[in-house]
Amino acid sequence: MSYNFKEIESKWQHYWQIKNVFSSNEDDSKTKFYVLDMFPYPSGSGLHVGHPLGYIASDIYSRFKRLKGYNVLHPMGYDSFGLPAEQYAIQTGQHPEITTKNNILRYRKQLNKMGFSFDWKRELKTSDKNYYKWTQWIFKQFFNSWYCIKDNKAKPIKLLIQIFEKEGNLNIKAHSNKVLKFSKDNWVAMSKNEKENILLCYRLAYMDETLVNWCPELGTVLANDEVKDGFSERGGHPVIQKKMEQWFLRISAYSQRLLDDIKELDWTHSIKEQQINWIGKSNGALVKFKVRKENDKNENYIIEVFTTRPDTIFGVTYLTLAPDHKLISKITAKNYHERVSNYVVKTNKKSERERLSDVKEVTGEFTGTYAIHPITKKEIPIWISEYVISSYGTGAVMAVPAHDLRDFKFAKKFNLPLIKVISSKDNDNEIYSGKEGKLINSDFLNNLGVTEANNKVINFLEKNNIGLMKIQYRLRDAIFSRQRYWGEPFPIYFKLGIPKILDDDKLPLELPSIEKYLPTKEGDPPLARSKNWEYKNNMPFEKNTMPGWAGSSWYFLRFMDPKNSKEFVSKDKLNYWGNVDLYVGGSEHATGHLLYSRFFTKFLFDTGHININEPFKKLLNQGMILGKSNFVYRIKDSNTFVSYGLINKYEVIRIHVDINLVKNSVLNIKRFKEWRQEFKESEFILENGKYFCGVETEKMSKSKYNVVNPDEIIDNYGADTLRIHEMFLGPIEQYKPWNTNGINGVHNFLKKIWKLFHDDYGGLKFNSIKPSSEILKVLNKTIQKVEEDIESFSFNTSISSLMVLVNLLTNSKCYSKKILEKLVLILSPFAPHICEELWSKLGYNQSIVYQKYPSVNTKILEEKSYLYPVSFNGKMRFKLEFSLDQDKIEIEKILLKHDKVKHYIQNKKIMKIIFVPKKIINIVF
RNA sequence: GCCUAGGUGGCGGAACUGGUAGACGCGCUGGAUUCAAAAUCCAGUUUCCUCGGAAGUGCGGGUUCGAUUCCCGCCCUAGGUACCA
Repeated sequence: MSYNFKEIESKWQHYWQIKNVFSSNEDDSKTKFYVLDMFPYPSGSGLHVGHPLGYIASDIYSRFKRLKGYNVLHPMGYDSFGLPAEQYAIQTGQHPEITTKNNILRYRKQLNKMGFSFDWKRELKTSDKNYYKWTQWIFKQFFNSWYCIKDNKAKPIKLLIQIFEKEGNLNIKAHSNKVLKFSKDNWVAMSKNEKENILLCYRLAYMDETLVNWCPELGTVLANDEVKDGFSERGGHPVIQKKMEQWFLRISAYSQRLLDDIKELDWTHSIKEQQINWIGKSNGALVKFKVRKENDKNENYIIEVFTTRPDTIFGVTYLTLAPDHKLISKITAKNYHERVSNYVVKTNKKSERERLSDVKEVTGEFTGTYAIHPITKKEIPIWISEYVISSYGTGAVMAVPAHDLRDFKFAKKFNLPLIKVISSKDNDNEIYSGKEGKLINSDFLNNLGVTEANNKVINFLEKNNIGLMKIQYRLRDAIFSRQRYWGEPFPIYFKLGIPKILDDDKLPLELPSIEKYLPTKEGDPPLARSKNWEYKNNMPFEKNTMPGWAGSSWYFLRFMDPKNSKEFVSKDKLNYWGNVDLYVGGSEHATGHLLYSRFFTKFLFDTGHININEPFKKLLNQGMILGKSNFVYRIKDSNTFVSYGLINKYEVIRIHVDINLVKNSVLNIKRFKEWRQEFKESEFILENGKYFCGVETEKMSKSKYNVVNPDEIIDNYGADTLRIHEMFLGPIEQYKPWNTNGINGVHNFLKKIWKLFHDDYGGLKFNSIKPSSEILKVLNKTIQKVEEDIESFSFNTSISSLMVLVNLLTNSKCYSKKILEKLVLILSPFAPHICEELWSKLGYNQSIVYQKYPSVNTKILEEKSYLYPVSFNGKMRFKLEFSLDQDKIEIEKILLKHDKVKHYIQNKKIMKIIFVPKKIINIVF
């Protein structure tokens, strides 16, 4: 009887489902273990072979942990709000809900065919109103909170109001937008609206104006990478920088805590590093520069700069402001107005990304105005330049061309002076940005080192009220509004222009049905199309929706208690399951999802709703499986295609071609012509009668026609083979191109196991013959190695050690029941279907899922002797066996007499003999 | 530019804290079986040669009895980030 994987796999998938084998409940008698995959967006094209890589790893781990006696929580759900479904709705008019539902059904089917051990009773989707009710509820908590710097945590807004009533904001230390100081009396005298506006500056969810990439033609805001050279990537319509009122979450308040707690996480070094850079902490000082009064102006203007090198303050020779700095129009001298405003207009057209990425060209403009150096009182010119960004620091820098490369380039270009204030070893260089050396030309700082000078000058600045120490973060508050339909509506309505939050009993605020999914003619988001999108018939609801990461920033909590209608998660369940022990997903979410989830967790911790401070203890990043794309080359402005080897002779355009039309790089021309209408009449220039395609490795995607679907492989080889093949491809974290080259080998491995159990006629052949000591030794080694390797996520090596065992059993015709039982147990996390089947054939009627992982018999593994590699001058020549209790002197004696040793030494003198027990013998001559 | 990860046979990849380089699998070669093919099984497979060896883990140095592993300099690939003051 041969290995009929189709029958076996559907049999056990059905069994797991009807017996609810993977459903998990809180059980105090067992230790919990929470294994989570980053939940997918259910796209229209279904799963491709790259998706399951992480799911297979987490499934193996989950099944292994169950065998080790843990109570495993292993759920799956869908991040189902998002753009593709909305795009599809715009094109076809089909409601995104329907698209999403169909896609999810397909995903679920595909996931089940892989034999994953998900607890489907906990399945959730972010677009479900019973889920987004709680996303809205969490937003409400943000809205009703402020961040107290003194206690370093979020607190209820009610508390802030009490403080204002007592003492205004005179003593408050809080993360906020710019607010004027007011006293208790000021506060009491304010109107309701004025108060609300002030509170809005302190809330953790707040509204503010910001510049966005607005595309009038598309009626929508575009992300930075959707804009190319001032035009939209899709459609090529002009894009302008427009000020818009948007919701923000005050993640910047958490910068330091997000930074501090990274140390405790068991994440890869590179992901941690990415988050640290993203948060971007720098220590420095704020320094105030007075602007010199012009004859026609009487006002006192002060420019505040942020610097990380206050020690170089005597080297400042000019100031540079961002082109959108708010003082520019006020301070620019008359004769310079035209040039400056031209420059400002020019830079406004570019997106910030473009401004910063186009670094080759140094541009700038003099304002005609001078500032006064706060210490030397000398006059220094004020310039503007696009290399300064208004959203970082104060939007102004003090330029020290002698010790900063950017300032140096700028000064060179515009012939600005340079003052050297640090003497360095490389004294010849005009520019030195290092920190070694002594201060010169710096008055009271002379002869000090950089660090001392820094401390001293900050002291001086603070004493004289011209500056103060300051820690700056790069991390900016996160924009939380999207001008889209398919997302969570904000639980917000506006009363006289002031945002108000809905009461809990009004949640969820459901997404209304609309006719069309496009923005309105006036440029309002799609929700503006809904009639009666207002509260109590006269107060309009917020028309924006929340971004994709709103729902995904807390879903790991909901899985613990997915059906709860009273709370987003109950305290009991949270106490039991705690944080995610193992989180598996792609490293592309390093600074997005993973940072936002940490932020949400810390906030919910502050507000007392949860008792964990970090969401994901251990993070495993699976590498992407890349596709192999094929290309054809069309001669420009023609319908003729050139074979790959000849493309240098023509001017050609590269076009993706469906990989199903290509075999071994050779194009099937007939099928290609049928593929698309436009290619029907095409002609070909061939090589040796064949059309060769170009090949490149890139991300799998529908638009690249390089997607390989797992269904076909499961049909041909079965899910167990696919699971092992993907794991055997290499280390889980590595990026690798998809190939099926080795799949036969893996499939053979399973067939070999099947044959250990069955004879050619379908009879079972396991027996009770005592296995050899060698087999026992290898078996125990394998049990140990598989366990160690699963724990270190090195699945490829655990599989190869299983192969070694199976090869040995096959070659030595060992069919011992005791041995085979253990083999099936340790293999079952990898190939669960075949193992369930064999387990039942061994005579057990309980599922293998909750059996016990076999323990290692360490006695068997103990060695009495060791086969030493004997090397000469470090080069291994032959092997000799010695007992482990022979000492060095004894062994040396034997060696010196040995014929082979004499042969390699010949007549030379032995300098020494190195003997490392259980490792090596090295004879040096 | 900076940060991070990596570079080992024809290919995917092994090698624990410095100790037998190339486990395991693919592919390839030869053989068995077969009318034949598929499947299966057995043997071989880093390179070079004079069959005794010699070289060999991106390149060039160094430390060491011994380096894929540690140190210094460089090259290449992938990911991230970018006038961040």
